[in-house]
Amino acid sequence: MHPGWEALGDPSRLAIVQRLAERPRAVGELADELPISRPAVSQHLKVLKGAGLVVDQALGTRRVYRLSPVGLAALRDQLDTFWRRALDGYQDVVEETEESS
Amino acid sequence: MHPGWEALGDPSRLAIVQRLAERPRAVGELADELPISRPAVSQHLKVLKGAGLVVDQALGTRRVYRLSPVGLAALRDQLDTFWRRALDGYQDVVEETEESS
DNA sequence: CACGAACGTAAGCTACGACTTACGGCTGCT
DNA sequence: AGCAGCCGTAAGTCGTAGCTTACGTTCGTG
Repeated sequence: MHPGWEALGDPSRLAIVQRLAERPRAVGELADELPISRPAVSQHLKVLKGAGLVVDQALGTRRVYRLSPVGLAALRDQLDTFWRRALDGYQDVVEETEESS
Repeated sequence: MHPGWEALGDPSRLAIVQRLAERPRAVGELADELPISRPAVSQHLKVLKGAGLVVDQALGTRRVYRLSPVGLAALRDQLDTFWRRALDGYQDVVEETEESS
C-alpha cells in the first residue's frame, strides 16, 4: 500500500505503464523494450503492484502484467479533485490572504 | 514543462499541492504547516512551477502560489487514457495461448 | 533612509532509490 | 529425469534528489 504517486514518479515505471496501456506484457517483453535489465523491471513491477496499479497473472512459465483499472481510477479521481479545486480559486486572483491580526 | 509526474512523485510536493487545492498560499504559510524549512518549500515550488502545476503571483513582499488548472488537466487526461485502455483488456483475461484447452 | 519581513539561490551534506550481477525456484518440454 | 527458459530476490555499488544553513535581494514601513 504505497502512496501511489511515487510509483508513477519514476520515468522507468511510467514507461512500463505506458507499454502496459497498449497491451498486457510479460516481464521479458518489457525488459527488451526498455533500456534497463530484466531484474530492474521486476523491481519496478513490484512497486507498481504494491501501489495497486498493475496486476499479474501466471501464464505458463511467464508472468503477464496488465494495468489495474481500480488503481488508476483512484489516482485519476484525486487528480480530478485537484483540478476542480484549482478552477474554483481561479478568478478571485487577489482576495483574502491575511491570517494573524 | 519537463516531467510532470516526477513533480507529484515527492511526498512533500504532493502535500504542497494538497494545501494549495484548499486555497492559495504564500511560501511562508506552507513552510509553517509542513515539517520542512522554507527554502525547501521554495525549491519544491520551483519544480512544481517548472512542471506547470502551479503559478505564482507577487503580492507585496510575499509570493502567493496557486494550482494551475491546465497543468493538472494534462496529467488527468493522460491518467484517464491509461484507465480507459486498462478497461479494454480487462475481460479478455487470457489473450495468448488460449487456443487449446 | 534604514530596518525588518518575505523570498530565492548557492553550497554542502546525507540518505535513499535505481541499477547491475549473481543466485535459486518453478514450469514445461523431450 | 534432466534441461532450458522465465522470473523473483539478495547483495552491493553509485548517482542524485531532498534537506539544511548561509547569504543576497526586493519591497514595505517607521
